[in-house]
Amino acid sequence: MTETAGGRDAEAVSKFVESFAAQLVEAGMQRMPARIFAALLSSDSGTLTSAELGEQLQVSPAAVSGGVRYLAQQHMVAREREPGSRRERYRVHSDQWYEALTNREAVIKRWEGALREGVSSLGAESPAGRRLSETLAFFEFVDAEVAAMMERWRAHREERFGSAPL
Amino acid sequence: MTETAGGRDAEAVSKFVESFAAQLVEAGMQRMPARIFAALLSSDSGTLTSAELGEQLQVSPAAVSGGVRYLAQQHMVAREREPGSRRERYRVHSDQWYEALTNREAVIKRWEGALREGVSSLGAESPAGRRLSETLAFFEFVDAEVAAMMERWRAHREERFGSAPL
DNA sequence: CCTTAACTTCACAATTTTCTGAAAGAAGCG
DNA sequence: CGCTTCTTTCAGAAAATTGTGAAGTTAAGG
Repeated sequence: MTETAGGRDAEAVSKFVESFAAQLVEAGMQRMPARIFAALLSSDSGTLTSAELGEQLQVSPAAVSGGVRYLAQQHMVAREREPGSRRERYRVHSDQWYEALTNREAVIKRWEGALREGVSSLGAESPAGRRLSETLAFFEFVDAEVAAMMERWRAHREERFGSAPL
Repeated sequence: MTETAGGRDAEAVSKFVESFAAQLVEAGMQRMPARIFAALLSSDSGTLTSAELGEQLQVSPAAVSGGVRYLAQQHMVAREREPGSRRERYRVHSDQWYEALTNREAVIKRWEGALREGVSSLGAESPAGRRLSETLAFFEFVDAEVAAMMERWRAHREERFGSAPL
C-alpha cells in the first residue's frame, strides 16, 4: 500500500476519484469540476484547499479556480475562508446532492418557461401545442413531487445518520 | 405571419425549437440532439423524417443521422419504418420524458457502483468512507422514490389527459 | 504602507468535438 | 438482379472547449 503521511492510501483515493469523475463526465458534467468534486467527496475532512486540489489532481491553480467557480455556481461546493489566512477551503457536505438536486429545479423552471411560450405561440389547441402542454404538465408534476421527496429524504437521513450533515 | 403549406407558422416553430434547444444545451445536452428533439416535440404529428429534419434545421443528413442515433440510445426518440418505403420516421411521445427519466436510473446505478467501490477501498469506518456511504444512501433513496413517483405520474396523466400517450 | 501569499483573469496553444461532403451500405420496386 | 432512394459511415476541416503560464488583484502581516 502507498500510504501518505496521513495514513490514507493515496492510490486508492486517486483511483476512486478518477473512476467516479469519469461517471459524472459520462453523465454530462465537465471533466475538471467532476474531478474536483470527487476529490472533495473522498477527502476525510470534506474540505481541501486550492493547493491540495492542484497537487492531487496534477493541474494548475488556474484550472482549480475555474472548476471551483463552476461548482460553486451549481451549489455543489461551498467556499470557506479560514479566518486570518488568505487560504480558501472548498467544502462538500454529505448532503450536497440534496442541494444540487434542489438547484436543478431552477433549470426545470426555465424549461417550463420555454414550453409555455411554445404553447401560446403554436396554439394551445393545435396538436403540437397539446403535446407541449402535456410535457409542461409532466414537469410541473415532477417539480412538486421532487420537493416532497426531498422533505422525506431529510427525515430519512436524520433517522439513519443523525441530524448533522457533515 | 409566415405560413407554410400546412398552415403552421414556420417562424414561430423555429423560434420555439431554437429556444427550447438552447435550454437543453445549457443543461448539458449536445446541440444537435437537442435541436432534433425540440423539432420533433413541436411537430404536429410528433414524427418527422430525416429529410424534414435536415431541411428545418438546415443541417446535412449525416448530422441528422448522428443526432438521432444519440437520441435513440437515450430512449428519447423511437425509430419507425414506414412499411413499403425506405424512409424512416422519428417519433417522440408526449410522455417521452417519462421514458428518458426512467432511463436515467441506469446512469445512477453506475454512480452507485463507483461509490460502493469507494466505500470499500477507503474503509467504511473512515470519515471519507462514511461520507461516501451517506451519498450512496441518498441515491438509493432517490432511486426508489423516483420509481414510485413515475407510477403516480402515470395515474395522474390518465386522469388528466386520457390513457393514450400521443 | 510595503511585502508576500493566495486566488483570479486572460491570451493562447492543444486537444476535443462537431459538422460536412463523399463514398459505401441497405432496401424497395420494376 | 439492377436501379433508385434513403441512411449510415468515415476522413477531414472548422469550431468550440479546456488547461496552461503569466500578469493582475486582493488581503494578511510585519
